[in-house]
Amino acid sequence: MPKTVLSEAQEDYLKQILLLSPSASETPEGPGDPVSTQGLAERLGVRPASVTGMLKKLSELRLVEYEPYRGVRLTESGHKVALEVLRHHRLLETYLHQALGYGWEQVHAEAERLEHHISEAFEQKIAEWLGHPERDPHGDLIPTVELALPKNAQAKKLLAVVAGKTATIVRVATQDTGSLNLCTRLKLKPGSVLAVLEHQLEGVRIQVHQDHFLLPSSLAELLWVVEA
Amino acid sequence: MPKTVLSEAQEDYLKQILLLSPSASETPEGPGDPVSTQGLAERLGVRPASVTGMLKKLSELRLVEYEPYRGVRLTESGHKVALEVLRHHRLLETYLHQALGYGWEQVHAEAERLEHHISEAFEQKIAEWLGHPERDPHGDLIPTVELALPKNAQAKKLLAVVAGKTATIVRVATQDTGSLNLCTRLKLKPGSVLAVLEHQLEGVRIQVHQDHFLLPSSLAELLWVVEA
DNA sequence: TGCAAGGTTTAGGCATGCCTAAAACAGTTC
DNA sequence: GAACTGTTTTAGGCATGCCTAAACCTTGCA
Ligand SMILES: [Mn+2]
Ligand SMILES: [Mn+2]
Ligand SMILES: [Mn+2]
Ligand SMILES: [Mn+2]
Repeated sequence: MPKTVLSEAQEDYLKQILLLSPSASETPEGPGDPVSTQGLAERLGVRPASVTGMLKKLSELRLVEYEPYRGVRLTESGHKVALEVLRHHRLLETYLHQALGYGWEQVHAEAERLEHHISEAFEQKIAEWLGHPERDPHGDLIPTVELALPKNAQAKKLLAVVAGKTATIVRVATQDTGSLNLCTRLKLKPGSVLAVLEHQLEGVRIQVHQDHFLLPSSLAELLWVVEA
Repeated sequence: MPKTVLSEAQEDYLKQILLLSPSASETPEGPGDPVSTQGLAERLGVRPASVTGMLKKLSELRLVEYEPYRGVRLTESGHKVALEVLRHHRLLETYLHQALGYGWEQVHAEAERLEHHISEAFEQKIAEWLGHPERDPHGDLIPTVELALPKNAQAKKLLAVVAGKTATIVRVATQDTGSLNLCTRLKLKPGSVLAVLEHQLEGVRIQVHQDHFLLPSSLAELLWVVEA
């Protein structure tokens, strides 16, 4: 056990290291690939110099392994903390959506703050109320109570689906309010079934329900699907 | 408008000034009686010197009127902020109790943190879900959306009820887990009807449901009732 | 009126977490 | 292998909010 309680900033750093480290967030085990100071600075909205300072502190707490100029990766205990925060975040998003009627474009901002301030009792209560959900409103996987992050088995990017195939959206990989609102209008959300008609330079022509249209690459990029 | 966003510490100071100022928390209007540095220090769990520092800052923000050696009182805008925080707190307690099944002895600690981190949208959602309740689980009055604190009309302390009378508990004035658990076991909660049998030195002999027993003054002190 | 006691403020410090500017480094390119 | 470029770290600062110790008021009681 490193420390009884970490600051909000420390928790956000750890969570962001997890999210930036593909092999740590996409697969369940292991410390993940090293993450750069600059990458963290951009995601956290602070300057690189501030990141360096925090990494030193987290390193002393044995929550990360930090090699100057080489990047950071989570230690075993840092990984646990990051998953705990991520679980709070995604459970909260799901609860706000299901229990309180928040739109899926609104949940992220509220969860981003609350994730640091709810107790384990609160986590437990909402997880039970929700029936221990697997995914949040955007289709992101929720770490389990045991802090295992299930893997996204057969999910692939929409752009990797060949024309003629049908697929079901499982994940919309953004928190951007504008994009999410657009997706809502186009009926593109987890569970939606679509047919890939044709790939073009500017995007993919698809059919959803009765509509068909050209989905710009910028949006198509965000969609993860499983083929029917 | 003093400032877009206040710190958690600032909000707690303002709320505590409100709660310590009888005429401000028991009656709806006015700035209330001045509150002492030491009183605040005790309630907030900090040293008096720290309080002095914060009062200077709040005074510059025009949230309080602070006269060195004389005490503080809330300004109009400080009063609004304090009521907003108090509304968050009491709505949260009520929601945790009703929607998530928290015991009334557990709600305070959770609400104490969350009150600073929920959005106005969240406040609105839970207020609606609850049907705009008047009181929290302890019987404390919840400030309205317009930030008016209703007054506790005919409520009086149990100790002021003469023997032979019957009364209904409207408020249990503590957040102490032990006392609240004890009250639970004795079936002393808002809504409970009791008969005052006899006043003694060590407390009051009362009857609740089928039981009658001597209620020690320390507990009796906490009970506010309306006579039947 | 004078003083002691208790409450309050000032002075000086510490930790956190952010910033800018400047120095140091790593990886690539000639 | 030296220079360039972009990244990262160091150095120095600022704001917040807490602390202790010491000086300072205010009061109430001789
Ligand atoms: Mn966060
Ligand atoms: Mn999400
Ligand atoms: Mn609080
Ligand atoms: Mn209460």
